[in-house]
Amino acid sequence: MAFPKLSKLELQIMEVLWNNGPTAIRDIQESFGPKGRPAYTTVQTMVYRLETKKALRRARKIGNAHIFEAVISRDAAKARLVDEFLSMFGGRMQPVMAQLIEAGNLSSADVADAEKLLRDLAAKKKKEA
Amino acid sequence: MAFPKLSKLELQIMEVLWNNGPTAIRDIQESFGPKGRPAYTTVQTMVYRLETKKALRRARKIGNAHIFEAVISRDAAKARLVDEFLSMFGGRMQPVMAQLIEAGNLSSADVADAEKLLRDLAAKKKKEA
DNA sequence: GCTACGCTCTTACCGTTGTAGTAGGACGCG
DNA sequence: CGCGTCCTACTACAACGGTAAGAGCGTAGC
Repeated sequence: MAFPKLSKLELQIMEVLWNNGPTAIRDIQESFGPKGRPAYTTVQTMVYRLETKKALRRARKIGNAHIFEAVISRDAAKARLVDEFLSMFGGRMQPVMAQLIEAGNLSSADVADAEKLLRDLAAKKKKEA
Repeated sequence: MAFPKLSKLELQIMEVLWNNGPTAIRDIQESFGPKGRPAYTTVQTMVYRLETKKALRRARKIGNAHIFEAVISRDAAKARLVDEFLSMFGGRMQPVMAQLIEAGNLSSADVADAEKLLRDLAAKKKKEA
C-alpha cells in the first residue's frame, strides 16, 4: 500500500526527521527532551518498524551508526491522519468542523487564519463550478 | 478516570445508543447494516468492554436480554476525540484547521457553515475581551 | 413438559503499539 | 593492542482492539 498508518509515537519520530532531515537514532531519542523520553531501544524499535512500513529508510552510515531519512512527506501523513479522524465522525465534515471550532481553544489569530482559508476555498470552488 | 478513550468500533456502538436511546445488543448489531457487519458476539464483546469502561450501563432487561444505555455524552466523547487528534498535531490548532480545510472534501455548504461558526466565535471573543 | 431459538458469559487468538532487555559487533582512544 | 563505549539486531512481553467460537441457560411456543 502506498500509505501506511502511523501511530502517535511513530508520528513523533517522523516529525523529527521532517524537521531535522536525516538523523541518527540517538539524536531522535534525545530530541524527546530529557524527561519522560522513551529508552533508546524503544525508539530504535519504532524506527525499525517505520522502516518495514516504508515510512523512512537508511540514508547512509556515520561510523557504525545508521542515519535515517523520511520517505513519506509530512503532508501525506497528515492527510492520512485527517482521513482517519474524519472516519471517526462518520466521514461527515461539518460536525467535525463544528466540534473543532467550538471545543478547540482557538485564538483570534487562528480564527482569522481559518476564515481566510475558507474564503479562498470558497472562491476556488466557485471558479471550478 | 472520568473519561475513557473510545476506539472506532466502540464509538460506532455508542453512536447507536446516542441516536436510538437504550438498545439491545441484537439491535445494535443489526444497525450496522446487513453487509460487512461484525458478528453478534463481536458487538457483544465491545459492549461488555464499554461497560467496564463505564461508557454505558445495563438499563433493564426485556425477557432475558439486557438493554444498554449510554452513560457518556456524545459531546464529551467527541471532545475527547478532538483532544486526541490535536495532540497528534502537537496540540497546535492552526495547522489542524488548515489541513482539514485543505484536505477535507468540504462542500460549499460545509464551508458556509464553518464560516458562520467562525464569525460567531470571533464575535463572542471580541465581547469577552 | 419438551424443544428450539436467542441471549449471556467465558475464553481465545491475532495484529498493533509501546516498552525494553540482551548479546554481540565495531570503533576509537590510550 | 586491548578496553570501554556505542550501536545494531534480535527477542520478549503486556495492553488494547477486533474478531469470533463454544457452552449453557432461559423463555416461548407447541
